[in-house]
Amino acid sequence: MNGSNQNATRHPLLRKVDSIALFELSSEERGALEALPMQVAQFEAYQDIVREGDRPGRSFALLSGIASTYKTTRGGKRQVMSYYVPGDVPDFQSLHLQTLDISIAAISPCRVGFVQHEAVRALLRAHPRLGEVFWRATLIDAAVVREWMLNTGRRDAYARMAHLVCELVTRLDAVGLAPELSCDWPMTQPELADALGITPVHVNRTIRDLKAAGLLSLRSRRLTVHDWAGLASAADFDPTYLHLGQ
Amino acid sequence: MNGSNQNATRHPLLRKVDSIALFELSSEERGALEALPMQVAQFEAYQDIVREGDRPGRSFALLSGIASTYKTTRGGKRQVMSYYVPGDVPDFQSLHLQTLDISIAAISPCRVGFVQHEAVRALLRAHPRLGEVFWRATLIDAAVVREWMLNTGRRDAYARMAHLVCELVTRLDAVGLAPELSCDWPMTQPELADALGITPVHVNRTIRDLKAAGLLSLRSRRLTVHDWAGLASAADFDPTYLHLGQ
DNA sequence: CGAGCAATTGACCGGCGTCAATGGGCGTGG
DNA sequence: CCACGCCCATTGACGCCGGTCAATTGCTCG
Repeated sequence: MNGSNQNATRHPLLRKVDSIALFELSSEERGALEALPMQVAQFEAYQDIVREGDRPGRSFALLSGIASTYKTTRGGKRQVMSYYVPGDVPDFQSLHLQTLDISIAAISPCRVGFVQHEAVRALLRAHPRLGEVFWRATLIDAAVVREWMLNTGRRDAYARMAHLVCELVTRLDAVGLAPELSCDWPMTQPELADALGITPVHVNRTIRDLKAAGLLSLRSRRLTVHDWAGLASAADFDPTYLHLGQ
Repeated sequence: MNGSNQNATRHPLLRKVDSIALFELSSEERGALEALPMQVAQFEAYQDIVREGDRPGRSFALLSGIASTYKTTRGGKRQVMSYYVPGDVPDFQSLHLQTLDISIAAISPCRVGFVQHEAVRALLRAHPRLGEVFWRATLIDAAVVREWMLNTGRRDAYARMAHLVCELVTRLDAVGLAPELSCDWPMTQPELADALGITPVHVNRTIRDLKAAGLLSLRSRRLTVHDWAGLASAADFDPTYLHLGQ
């Protein structure tokens, strides 16, 4: 836990790349990244930003708000795969996978910056090392999904919920949005149900139990962790898979 | 379903790249791929090929046999994330994610070909288009895990099992290993339990039900699908996510 | 101020887990 | 070539976590 709000004003892509790259960026690379033309748009909560089956010609960076990726069965059941925090580039995969296998929705009101694939390709041709960084970013996203998979497959509802809280608070803190282990929590209980693979009713029971155990509090879309060690232990949480610090 | 055994003799990496690339490979690219130095090794069933926490300096292609990636909770529970068939490169991610977040085990006896990361990096520097193809390969792997996530999160045991069968038979057929919808099936029931997020006992009940419905038969490590349409329908299976045909 | 959805809780149910026992396949050693 | 042991396969009995149904109480927003 060491938030770094001093980064908040930097170019979001630059901050992201800096946190992921295994080497020091050259000033040319920095300049090229900052010069990437970006078209800003606003989405309301619950709105889809892109949809399964789309063949987008652009990717987007999340500038503010929280977004989620999800898939649905033909029967209409929804499974949320991961959440995204400001600075993330949720659909970078569309650069090389033309038709999207997921939808991405705004959870809270979101500002996003669209970047044309063509511009990204030109950037990567000019600066091949950035390609490795972006590749790495998509690999980290995949690692997060794998951890979620372990979560839904092999942990009970209580540990699952605790794990989700641990991950999101950790990631929000990494971009300065969870000072004092406290953060905005825009997800409704039906929304969380889709992320955990359980029902809204059971989400409610689980949160009630987490509160009763003194691990956290959650009221009017605001979450605070009171006992990080206890929560992490209940969650079996090990943040290595997030590949945050270097 | 259209197997292509005539490919069986080609260089495995070349076959894989061909099936994934969105463009026609140049003969230089083909030559460079085939010239990639590869160290062949043999693994017994149940043996780990690489382990969570490893920092390998090489990746490997699966030449024969079936392998699986899995993660474990601290409590020792295991979750299988995906299976790999001949031609796949299961741990390509290690090229840019130094420490592995997963283990990869041989399910049946496996022949694998190790390739040094340094050699891959040199290859990609010389032929940047191949980098896009490899990147794309890791993105497809991620898409498969997402589909599994939808599977374990939002489908019941019966559909989950059916879905797993559909996926594996489809992928095996794509490399010519499931003619007539019939294939080797080395996975034990405890093994399948870890893949589906249920118990071995329930795997048994589920297979019994699938047999009773006339969808498939499975004896002495050999599986045959009798009613593909029925199985795919029970599974809610749509192979788009596998990104096979172009 | 009413509509609509989220939150909360109780009662009840069912899919899947747990426990336990039996049978089968296969490798190893006598 | 048979006996033993080990693990997988199979099945029944029973229990519990989480699902389903339903009612009530907030919030939030038009």
